[in-house]
Amino acid sequence: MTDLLPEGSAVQVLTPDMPLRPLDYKAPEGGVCRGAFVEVPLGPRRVKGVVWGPGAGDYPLAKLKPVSAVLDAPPLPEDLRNFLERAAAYTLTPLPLMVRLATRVPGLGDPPQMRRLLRATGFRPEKLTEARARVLDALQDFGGAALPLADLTRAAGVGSSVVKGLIGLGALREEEVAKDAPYPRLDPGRPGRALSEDQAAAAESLRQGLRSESYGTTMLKGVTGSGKTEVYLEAVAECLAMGKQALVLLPEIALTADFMARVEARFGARPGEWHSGMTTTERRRLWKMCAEGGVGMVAGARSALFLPFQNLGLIVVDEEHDTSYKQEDGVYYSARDMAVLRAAMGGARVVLASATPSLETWVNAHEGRYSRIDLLSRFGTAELPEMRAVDLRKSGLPSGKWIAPEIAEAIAGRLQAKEQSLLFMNRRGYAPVTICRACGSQIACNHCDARMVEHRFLGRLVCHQCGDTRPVPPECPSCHVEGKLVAIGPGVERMAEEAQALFPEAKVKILSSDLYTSSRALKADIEAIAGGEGDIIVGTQIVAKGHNFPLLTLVGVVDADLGLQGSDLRAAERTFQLMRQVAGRAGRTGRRGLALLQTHQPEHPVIRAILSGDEESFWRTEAEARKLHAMPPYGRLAGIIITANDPQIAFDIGNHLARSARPLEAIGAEVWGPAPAPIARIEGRHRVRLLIKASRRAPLQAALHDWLKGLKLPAHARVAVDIDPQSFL
DNA sequence: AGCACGCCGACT
DNA sequence: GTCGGCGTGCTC
Repeated sequence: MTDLLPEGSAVQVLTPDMPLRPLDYKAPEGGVCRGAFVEVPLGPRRVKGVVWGPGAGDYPLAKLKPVSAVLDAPPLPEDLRNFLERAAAYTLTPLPLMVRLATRVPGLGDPPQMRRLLRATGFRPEKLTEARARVLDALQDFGGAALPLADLTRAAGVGSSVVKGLIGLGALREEEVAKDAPYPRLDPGRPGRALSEDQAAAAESLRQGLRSESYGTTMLKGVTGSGKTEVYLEAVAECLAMGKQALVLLPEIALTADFMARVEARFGARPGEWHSGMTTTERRRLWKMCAEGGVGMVAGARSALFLPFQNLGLIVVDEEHDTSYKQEDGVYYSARDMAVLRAAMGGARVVLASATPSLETWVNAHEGRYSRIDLLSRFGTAELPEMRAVDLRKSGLPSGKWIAPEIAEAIAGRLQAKEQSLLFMNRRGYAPVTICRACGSQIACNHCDARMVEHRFLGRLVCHQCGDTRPVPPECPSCHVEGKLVAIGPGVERMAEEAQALFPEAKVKILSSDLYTSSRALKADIEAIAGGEGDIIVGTQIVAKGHNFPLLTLVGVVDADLGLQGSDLRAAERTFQLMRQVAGRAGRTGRRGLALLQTHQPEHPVIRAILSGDEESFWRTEAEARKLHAMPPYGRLAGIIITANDPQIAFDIGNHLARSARPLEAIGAEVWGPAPAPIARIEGRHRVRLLIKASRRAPLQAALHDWLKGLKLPAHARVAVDIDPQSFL
């Protein structure tokens, strides 16, 4: 391989666990490959590193320390290394930080771990007690497969002594199997679900794209229930049949047992999974199998984009508009945009699937950079729920009450018909503000600028920014008057309280991310609701993410105005998407659903577009407005986030940068700020932001690089770049 | 003078 | 990210 760097030569090593610039080392005996995982001496200790290429030569050769060990792990493939370099350059992230995203694998160089499995030998012992028979039956039930001890004893309902006894008698045999074993093969040849005419046409178009063996992105648009998943799984099938790997990115919350089961139904086996809830053993296995070709399809959250696929043919970004694809925590990137970059570099196909695409994607399709497929609802347009606005100016709700009579009436009807209703409210907790009636002050977080939100279930105040909590105090913290604190405004918990008071006999369920300690518990509850549990469901964002609730026929959006006002560039788009998504919950089983939107501004263009069902006109209007102001995607934005312990220091750096913005002026970019960042204080660290606006064609990254490269920062201060920022408030 | 603590910068 | 060197300031 040309990738081998000869023994004794200088090699450049990245140390992703230490955010350092790359350092040179001496290649070990036998040389070392580019991309190899190594251990290198760094000061007094040894750290993990990745060989990136020949030495930079900026350090005397004689002083170089040798690489201490080459780890027994698949090297980072060349195309992944190239992708990481381009992604780092695009997002202006230091390369080691970018590489870290691709190398967060525990125990990479460890010797292969084995695990013990038990298999029936076919020998049946003379004294076949009932417990022994259950063990043998359990193995039979698993198709004669080999099982680990724990699974076997659980399945058979026996203790381990019974199993050990059977081993002694020769009825069971122990087998050692590597934990990092290939995944069961997915069979693309199995018949898929019957597709409607337009679904079949869409699938064929995606298959053709794959057969072209060249890059291309397709926007796949279709409302919930139009069969998007079935259609893109046909693209996955084609990809697998071609012997290539497929990646399906999902918002974390959508990685449900339901999705896995659909894949299993189609291909006869489950895909590899990659998300935050996995054990270290599973992570290492999937990582290695990606590199070795031992897994065909991976379903994962955004970081799965950095797995070392050997032969990636297709990336599906499901719910591509979902804001959780944008990482804004240390490294700033959009998994959707990086998916397109990775595919473009590797000649792979991309499918961006959504019922409500992001404006960027819509414009890219509109201007011909992406192709576009529209799926009609399986049952025609009659399936769309009936949508009506409830004008809050006319319904005369008393203060402290949030459910209008029109919605209450509709709920009553569903209760009689034994159907489910959903009240949507995008605010967690009981009340967003706690105010003192004596002195008028609001309770704020001690670490952040945010107001504390009362969570009555927990009996605590919670900061939604840093997560800090404290008990609800008996007296006002600023004037110390007792019993004058009142909760102002609605949250889901308060909605649930009101709904319960209106319908004392109904079963009210709350679906809010903060009420769950694990995503498993949340998923279990979602499945229970889908199975018909609960009469009235009160939920936040998380109900809007593609779950199927067959008995749900009414959706009441309690405050459709949230997000319409404010200076957020994408507020209108978000509200529009959310409304459509929530409206998509209602009536998927044949009965026509009803969606009621409570609003103070029924004549607002976003509300009107939602109610009219004319989505294209919404996007066209929104695109025109963006074009007029040269805002994304017709212009480009970059955020500069300055973090320091002291707000003054952060502002000083911001002001210094704003005054020395020569390289930005040279490309005609505008500099706004410094101003407090969208989240001005996180865990005691102050954040200040500059916003850069440039034209679409301007070389923004190069200018930003020039501008920031010489910057000397005081200790504890940080500057990060957020290309194409999403949050503005 | 001797020691504790905290900050800064080197690490190949 | 982590460690050690060194400066500051406090105490004996």
